[in-house]
Amino acid sequence: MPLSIATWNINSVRLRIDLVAAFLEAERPDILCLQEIKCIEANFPAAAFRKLGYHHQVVHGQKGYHGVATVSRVPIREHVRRGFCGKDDARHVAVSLEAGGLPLTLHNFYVPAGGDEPDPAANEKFAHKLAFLGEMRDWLTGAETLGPAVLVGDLNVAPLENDVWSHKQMLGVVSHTPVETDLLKAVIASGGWIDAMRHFVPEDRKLYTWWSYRAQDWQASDRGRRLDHVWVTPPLGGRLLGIEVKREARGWNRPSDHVPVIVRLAG
DNA sequence: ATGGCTAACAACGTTAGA
Repeated sequence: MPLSIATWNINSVRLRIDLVAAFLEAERPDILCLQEIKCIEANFPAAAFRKLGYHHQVVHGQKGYHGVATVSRVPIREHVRRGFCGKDDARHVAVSLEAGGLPLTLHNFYVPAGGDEPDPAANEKFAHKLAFLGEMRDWLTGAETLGPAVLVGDLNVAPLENDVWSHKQMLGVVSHTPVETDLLKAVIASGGWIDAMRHFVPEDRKLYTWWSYRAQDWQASDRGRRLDHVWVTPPLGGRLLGIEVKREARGWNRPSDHVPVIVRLAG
């Protein structure tokens, strides 16, 4: 049995629970990793997920902003909510589970956006983002230590030239500056991760998961960025079956500015 | 590169997203 894992920055899970339900009913992923749930655990719509068959849930939330949650139809054996940069601002949860004879650890991340000014001396949000990525690089080391693992989430960095609509024009814009893209590549190298999305979509093809709310017509201008990612460690590389970017979700009524990404693994 | 939208909240402006 293949295993499917979806990731989606939902930009308020309470506001968009009906969109999430429609997505889950249509796609039935085994596991869904959400970012920017924007609520504390007590306000997470747990019953709505249970009703859809997602009985196993780990929420790492806080009031108002950020927050991640992993919900699963497959039992969760263990979980970890890790704080980064000496603060608990609800940006990570990991679960371990076994699905179809396939044991794995699944990390769900929400990396700081980093503000507007790409200068760590002038902008503490950007400094925080760089420190967070550095801590990821130093923590997620070595495929041997990571074992069979999947890392998903809104990493808020578009690392490759064709992960943005214009490489040249985005070089100075937070999410595509060289210091960020170099750091994200260092996180990948340190863990020995495989970029599952680019495993299936060649690097010379544009690939986006986010389109700004500010565009008058997101589809016509198509100035997107690939901010959401799916990585796997080498033990799972041979099991990769495919990736789907649900671009149509950006056109739904009152959408998130991010769309879901689904990865399928052979069980 | 601008643009100027979207959401939460001890809320009707401020902070945050990216």
